[in-house]
Amino acid sequence: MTEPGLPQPMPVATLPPHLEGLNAEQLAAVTAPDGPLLVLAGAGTGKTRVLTTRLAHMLLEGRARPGEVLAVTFTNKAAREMNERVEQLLRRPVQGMWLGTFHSIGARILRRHAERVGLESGFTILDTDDQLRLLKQLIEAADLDVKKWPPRILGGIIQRWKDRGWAPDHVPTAEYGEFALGRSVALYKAYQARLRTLNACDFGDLLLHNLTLFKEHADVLEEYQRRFKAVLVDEYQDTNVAQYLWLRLLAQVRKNVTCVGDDDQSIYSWRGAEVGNILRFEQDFPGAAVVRLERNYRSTGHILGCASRLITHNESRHGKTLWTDDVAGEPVRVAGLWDDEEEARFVGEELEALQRAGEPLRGAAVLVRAGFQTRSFEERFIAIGLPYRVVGGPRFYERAEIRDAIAYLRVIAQPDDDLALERIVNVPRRGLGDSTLAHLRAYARARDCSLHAAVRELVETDELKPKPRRALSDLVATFERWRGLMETAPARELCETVLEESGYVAMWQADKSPDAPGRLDNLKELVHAVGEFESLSGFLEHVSLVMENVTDPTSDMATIMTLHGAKGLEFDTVFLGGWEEGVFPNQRALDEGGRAALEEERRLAYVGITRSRRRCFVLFAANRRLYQGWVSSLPSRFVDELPAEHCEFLHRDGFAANRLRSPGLPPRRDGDPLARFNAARSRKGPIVEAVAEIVPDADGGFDIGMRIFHDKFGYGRIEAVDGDKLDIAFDKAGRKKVIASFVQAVP
DNA sequence: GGATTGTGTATTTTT
DNA sequence: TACACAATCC
Repeated sequence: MTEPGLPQPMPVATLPPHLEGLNAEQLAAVTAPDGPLLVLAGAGTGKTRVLTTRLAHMLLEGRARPGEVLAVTFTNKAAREMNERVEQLLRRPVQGMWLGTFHSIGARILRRHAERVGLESGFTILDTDDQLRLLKQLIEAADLDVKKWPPRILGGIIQRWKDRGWAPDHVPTAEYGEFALGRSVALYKAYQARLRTLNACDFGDLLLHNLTLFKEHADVLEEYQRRFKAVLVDEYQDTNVAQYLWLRLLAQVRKNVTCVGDDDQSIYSWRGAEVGNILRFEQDFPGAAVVRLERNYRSTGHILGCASRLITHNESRHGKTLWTDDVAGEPVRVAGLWDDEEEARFVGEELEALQRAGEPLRGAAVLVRAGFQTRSFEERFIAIGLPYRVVGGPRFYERAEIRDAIAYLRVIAQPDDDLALERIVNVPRRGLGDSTLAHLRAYARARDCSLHAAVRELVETDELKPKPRRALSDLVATFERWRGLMETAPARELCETVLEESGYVAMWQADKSPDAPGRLDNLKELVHAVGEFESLSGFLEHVSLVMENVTDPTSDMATIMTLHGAKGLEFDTVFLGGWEEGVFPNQRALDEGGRAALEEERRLAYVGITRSRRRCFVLFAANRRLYQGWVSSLPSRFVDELPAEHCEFLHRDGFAANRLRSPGLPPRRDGDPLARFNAARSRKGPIVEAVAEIVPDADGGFDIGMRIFHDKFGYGRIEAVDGDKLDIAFDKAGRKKVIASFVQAVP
């Protein structure tokens, strides 16, 4: 057996096909004997490959059968990929592995033993939206002002508690906090009780109930401890306490656990992830083997140089030194732009240049810190007709029409799903408004039964007015009929029928708003998606656990996404936008988390740079449009932390000079942003050089800085010229783009 | 009960 | 700016 750290090169001839092409460290990790193993794998070092190959290797050696393997990932995509690669390595389909996300496996286990924690096996998995509506009801029921104590905040608090593995009774008094004057735990308790009567779970519960299950039912725990001969964990640095406890319970008997991760890529502490888990692995599993993967196969030398240097500014890390044999390649290009519009224009031009050079757009990505930054890029790309996709934007299953349709299906599958029923009871309109609903709720609460049960009873009485009573009894009867259909008709057919007969499709057909056709398309797509599943419940499980968009990989588009979304991906060319203090590192994160948060932001920057294979751009803008008004900012401290020898600092001729001299640009809060901007950079010299002269237009037309008059907007000053379009800061009307022929020069 | 207008507030990051 | 929610009116 190969010793970690002292790998013996195997004679090539004896190497089985699935181990071919691995380097010594990778091979050591893959072939390490049973027992605790930590693989510290830097970005681009073949982490996923090692994990999947080790799994395949174990199966091939007969150390575990598929049904005895537990392999957990964070994303559905990673799980899918892992499954595919294992099958590729084994050259056959593999069935029965417990391979999936923490949540999906948690759900799978919970469904088998639901009654042990006070649920029924058919429990519903609530999404965030349902959760918030429920919390809102509870906050109101507690006579608290929803404005003052927003459900969102409470949801966040509860989620963090669950991430730490705390059921309501286990929340330490010190953690009660200020929310609702310290009543947050009472609300948490009420929330859990309500979930139980609804036979529902939220995301956090999937693991929390597992923990309760394992702690209170030793026989169940033992069953799984015996079953799982091998436990493998991807992205271990992102595990939270609940996940960590869960894993430890499952692995503590056999101790055959492989964790793969990179402490430098831990970027989810805000979601409860504990870098400590990975830093502590060797204490948790004494005698653990540790393998470091430091050879990077992804990026060129300059890119790796930048990333490596940047991350050395962090103090709490295992410490790895990535290296590569690759060429130095192109230096990382760092560009300072005037504003976010200019930033987007810059990226647009670079992308067009790539296109002209014959490179596919799908190899390029714009990575940003926060969602709002995608806007200017989208606007620009639309303007120049550049195909792009935004990953992580509004998701398919979160669209209102899809959620409505799914609510119908949920009520069919689970009549007591009150949240689903409430959602669609009056969609389309059936004359069942607030007052009827209030009546129903009161009745259900008094009887401690579900809304559905309340409806069934109430329609038999004359407590309701004839109209709503009629509507309700019709609705109940219709659902009853659909439920009968569930037994006989295929899921797809049922879905179609429901959408038709409920009048839901008709509702959108009658809608004349511009987005109605799109919504109808989405509904068709939903019907199609349902068709992929055997049963309705199978589909619903998928919907609650797999909330992701599937993107068509064949179309050639540039990608825009957040840095978080980009983890685990790679692109030939990467644009990192918005490297400004406040944006990145994010001010709010800094305020909340202090130095630890700064380090996390820096890891995020590291993740960003290491996504790129060959080309990387770092961009920052002096001014940024933020909901109302402009904010000017300084270049991110991360820019200063990039090593000059691996970077090229750019400015483009013309733009800097023009902008600097043009007065009255976005409102200045304190002095000239560009001056501050450069002053802050004085150590390395200005990125955006000040040039004294304004270069007049050759044709004697409109110049930057010129005063003009516009019939509608009044007086203003030209900020930029783009062909016949002028970018003008009007004295009264703000900044606008107008066609040159509509303005006249003022002497 | 439903539609319309007005007001307030929000922008991290997501399984 | 843009959306969600509430108050108000029909």
